[in-house]
Amino acid sequence: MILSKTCDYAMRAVFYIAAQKERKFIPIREVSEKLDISFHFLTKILQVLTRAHILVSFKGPNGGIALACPAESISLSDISKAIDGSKIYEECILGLDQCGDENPCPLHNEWKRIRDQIQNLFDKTTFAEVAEKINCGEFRITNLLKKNK
Amino acid sequence: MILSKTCDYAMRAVFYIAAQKERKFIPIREVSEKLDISFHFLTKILQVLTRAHILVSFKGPNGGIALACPAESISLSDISKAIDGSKIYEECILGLDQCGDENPCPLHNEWKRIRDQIQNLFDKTTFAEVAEKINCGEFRITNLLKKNK
DNA sequence: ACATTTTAGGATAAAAAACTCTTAATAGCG
DNA sequence: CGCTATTAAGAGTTTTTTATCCTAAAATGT
Ligand code: FES
Ligand code: FES
Repeated sequence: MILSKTCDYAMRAVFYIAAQKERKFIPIREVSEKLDISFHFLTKILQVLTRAHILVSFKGPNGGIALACPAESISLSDISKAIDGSKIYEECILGLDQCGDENPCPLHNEWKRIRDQIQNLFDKTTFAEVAEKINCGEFRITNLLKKNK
Repeated sequence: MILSKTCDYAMRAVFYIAAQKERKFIPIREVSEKLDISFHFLTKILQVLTRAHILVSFKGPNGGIALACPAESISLSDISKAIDGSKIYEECILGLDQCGDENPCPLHNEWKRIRDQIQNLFDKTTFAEVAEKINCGEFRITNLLKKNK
């Protein structure tokens, strides 16, 4: 697994929030129910994103969480770095220290190319794009499958 | 981390064994010392590969482990599948069940392309190739770095 | 002021992964 | 045979990840 489960939950939660364009604050409870993620656990995860100023939160009735900036300016890598750190973009595939061109392992060149594509995908994909995909109805962010016609 | 630590150890151990072309059985103790991996832990990991018929083992003096088939016919994915299973080649990047074209998540198409490259790399790379790379001295399979000139 | 809704945060538990230790089994050798 | 080198097996421990629970704090409406 390239992203931790925690990070997967965070991504999906932010996808959900980003897809609610018009609305202001979305309660975490709603997100947790819609995405079938433990409410308490999700709360903890989203606190991290709030502290990282990716989300803003608001307590009390009509409160909830919302994106701190326009969805166009938040990329997937912002979330992945806030939760899992940058190591996936830097690590040796064999788990060796100090991955780099000076001290390559036998898979370094090949792995670097793939890793760069992952980084590129995460850097360039914004939550605005993902929100659009979700709202068009062709893509899922839960385990529910499309009904058969 | 795309491979578990256990799988990283297994890969490096098999790299080491494959690089000892002429020799027959290599003691696990030697591998563990050269690669700086706990002997007992490595023993356990290599037992799995022995049971999977990727390695053969021989007890007693002059015993050790050796490749069960020529290094040309063992690919990296053989090891990765024996240790971690096939899930990395099938899993949704968001951790959703049933990753597939019928029920894509918003990253499915992009992720599938990258995942296929990983699979292709692991499928096509044999231990013979890696052994050659190691023996030419330009690539490392331990944390030791090249000395500065 | 009070009740309600909601996030914040600490404390703890359960599960999985990583690692250690002990004992057995096997083979070769003197 | 009895000693040693070596893998096999499995129980046991530690660490990390994932998940739950409980109480507090903040905001809002009445
Ligand atoms: S050193 Fe192994 S991937 Fe860079
Ligand atoms: S469904 Fe998410 S990657 Fe395939």
